[in-house]
Amino acid sequence: MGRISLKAQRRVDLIRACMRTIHEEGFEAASLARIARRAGLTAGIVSHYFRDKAELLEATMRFIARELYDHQLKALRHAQSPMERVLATIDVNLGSAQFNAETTSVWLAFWGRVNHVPQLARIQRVISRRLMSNLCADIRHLVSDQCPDHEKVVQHIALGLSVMIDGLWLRAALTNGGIEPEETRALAVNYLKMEIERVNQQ
Amino acid sequence: MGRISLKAQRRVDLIRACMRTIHEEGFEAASLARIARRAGLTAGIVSHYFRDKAELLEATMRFIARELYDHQLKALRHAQSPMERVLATIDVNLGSAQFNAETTSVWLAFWGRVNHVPQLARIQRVISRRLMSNLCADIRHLVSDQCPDHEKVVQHIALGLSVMIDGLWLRAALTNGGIEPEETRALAVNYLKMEIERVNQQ
DNA sequence: ATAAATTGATTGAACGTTCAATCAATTTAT
DNA sequence: ATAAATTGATTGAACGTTCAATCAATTTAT
Repeated sequence: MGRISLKAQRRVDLIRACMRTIHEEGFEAASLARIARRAGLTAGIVSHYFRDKAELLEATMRFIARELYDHQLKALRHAQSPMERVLATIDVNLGSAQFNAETTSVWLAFWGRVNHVPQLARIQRVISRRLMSNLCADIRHLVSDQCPDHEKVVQHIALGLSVMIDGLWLRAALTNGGIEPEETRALAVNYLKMEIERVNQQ
Repeated sequence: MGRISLKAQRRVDLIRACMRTIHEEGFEAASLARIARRAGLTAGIVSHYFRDKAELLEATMRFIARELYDHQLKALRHAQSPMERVLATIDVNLGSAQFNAETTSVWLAFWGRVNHVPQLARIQRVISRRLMSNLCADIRHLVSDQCPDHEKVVQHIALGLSVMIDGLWLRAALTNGGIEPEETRALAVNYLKMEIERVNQQ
């Protein structure tokens, strides 16, 4: 117990080195030799911890997904109402987009590969679905029961908000996204409140 | 006059082959040999038409940018009012996203490289700025003169709409974007009208 | 009108480089 | 003494680039 195994530690070292390399030098430049060097190791050892390069890349994407999920769980713990929960979800997603340039640009690199690597597509689908169902669960309580097509409206708003989050995430990932950090959160929150108000006051 | 030169024709052949290769096999698999084979040529000839691979890739991105712009100009010619113009802009952007899977996935691949290739960043910035200023110009006429902070509001709506468009474009690019073609356009149009209504009826 | 010269397009082979993967040898920890 | 971790050398394939050679089409000179 206690200290985590060297094996687990090295895997994380390599995953983090992989992220840093992709972020700073681009996906094309992220060879095993370069990644290993960043972790203070040599290329040969990588195969001791990962079957092949594809597995390292997959583990890296999974690592980001888990990190995001952990932040999400932690943030939701303090939320008291459905609205607070949705706002926390927005903050977590856009917060990591803004404060962790590394996570964001690695994610962007992976987006470009999702269509060609089924393993990555699976991970992406899990994250996307999780966001959608989280948003739906909370927004359901924010839309008046009297609202016609209640469930449809809920899903429409959740989908719109997650599309908006993706768009903002993309802007954050592009060095020249042309958007300020404060604006980012405001756009998402504004969209949410506008939709909620509209459907409730009809 | 008349027939375009062989040189221009071959360049387009190679650009199109480049797009098809990236779309179908992924950016990583798009080697010069593979691209040339798709155009019915061999790898060697590429350097006869492009300085190097980077120039071919840049020309490909530029090609897409121009195509998008041409469609935009054509669509705007039939628009009669500011609202029609904005709707046409939405249609052009999301239309090509939906009906041309190739364009979309190539664009997605480039997004992942923009931060590491200044030449691509420039092209991306041009497109992004052009969309923003087009939207602003039309939305300016849709927001009431009485509205306080008129120009600020205009830019807020234009930014929100272009973020939404980016998000929708991304969904269209991902094979598993979880969004239907009809929904795509509806989300953008809905967002626009909702914002306009709100600021005008205050 | 004919022949010679020139151009442009294309191929296929060769080059040096980089890469992922493999593995025997060595070092380190237990 | 044993097992695990790590290195460093090696391999074979793939890559982008370069270039000599070929050849059809075009231009120029006679």
